[in-house]
Amino acid sequence: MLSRKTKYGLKALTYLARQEDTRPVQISTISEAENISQKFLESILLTMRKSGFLGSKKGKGGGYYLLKDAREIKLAEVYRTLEGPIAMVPCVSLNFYEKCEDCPNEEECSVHSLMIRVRDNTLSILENTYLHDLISVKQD
Amino acid sequence: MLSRKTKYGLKALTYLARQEDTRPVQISTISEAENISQKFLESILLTMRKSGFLGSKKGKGGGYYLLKDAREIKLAEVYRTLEGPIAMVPCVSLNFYEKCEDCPNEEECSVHSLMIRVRDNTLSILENTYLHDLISVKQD
DNA sequence: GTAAACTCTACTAAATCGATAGGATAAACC
DNA sequence: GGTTTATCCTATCGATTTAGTAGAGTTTAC
Repeated sequence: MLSRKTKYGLKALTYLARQEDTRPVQISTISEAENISQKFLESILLTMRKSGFLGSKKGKGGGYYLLKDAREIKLAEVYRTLEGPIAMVPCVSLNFYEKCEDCPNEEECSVHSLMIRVRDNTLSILENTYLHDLISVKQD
Repeated sequence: MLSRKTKYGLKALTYLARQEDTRPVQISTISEAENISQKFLESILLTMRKSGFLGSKKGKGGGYYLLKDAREIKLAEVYRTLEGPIAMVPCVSLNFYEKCEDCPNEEECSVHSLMIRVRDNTLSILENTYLHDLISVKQD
């Protein structure tokens, strides 16, 4: 399951990527346009600012803006920042690896190899899709 | 994230599929072999019996056994029984569809089409992998 | 200096997860 | 027919996560 955090984060990023200029957009503007609780969105945008996806400006005329071109923002990176590991089990995670307590031997675990295949498939999408690809959805 | 329930369930099914004959195997045997809490495994096996994957026999010499050949048990079905929807968001789920409250229009949602692609990829694996494919893991 | 906006910490209600407890029921075997 | 063995079933529980909310602090524009 994708958390609302990630879903909202992606929607907010897409909203920003759709802007014609790079002027800061206020949280309230995004939250109203995308039907997201403003306070919750606040924390999500803050996370993405700290992770280097967004810049912010305080005070009047302030808000958030993309720091990079939407063609350079890889969804795999956004996903890992907001959601965490892409793998469904920690023992097949590339970036968040953890050994399973119940498996004496990963090579012999039947679930392990299956989850590697699922991970690789998901990864191939998220590593090759960029924020820009989400902007124009209609022609999908 | 894959729940332990599903992980344990898959391991237990694999264990049963590896048996030479179809004689019932006790919960305790499986739980010890696979390092799974016996009581927890009990409820998982019960779920799978009710879903038609397993048969059971009470009393001495009792236990659980596969009702079908491991070549006929599709992992997608097991997954849906134990874990629930394969899709990461309910609005792209084939078997557990639900509309998002925040989206006025699914067609315009940037996350929607992405999640359809992820779902289709995962689905292609789970619909084409059978329990039997998990038995021999080494030669993967 | 005042209003507008992000920043930060802390808290919370509800749901889910991963079990555990304990008795009920059914089958086998002597 | 009673004892043992094993599944069946309901109920409960502690920990964690999720999806927020509250409210004060800080920075900037005007």
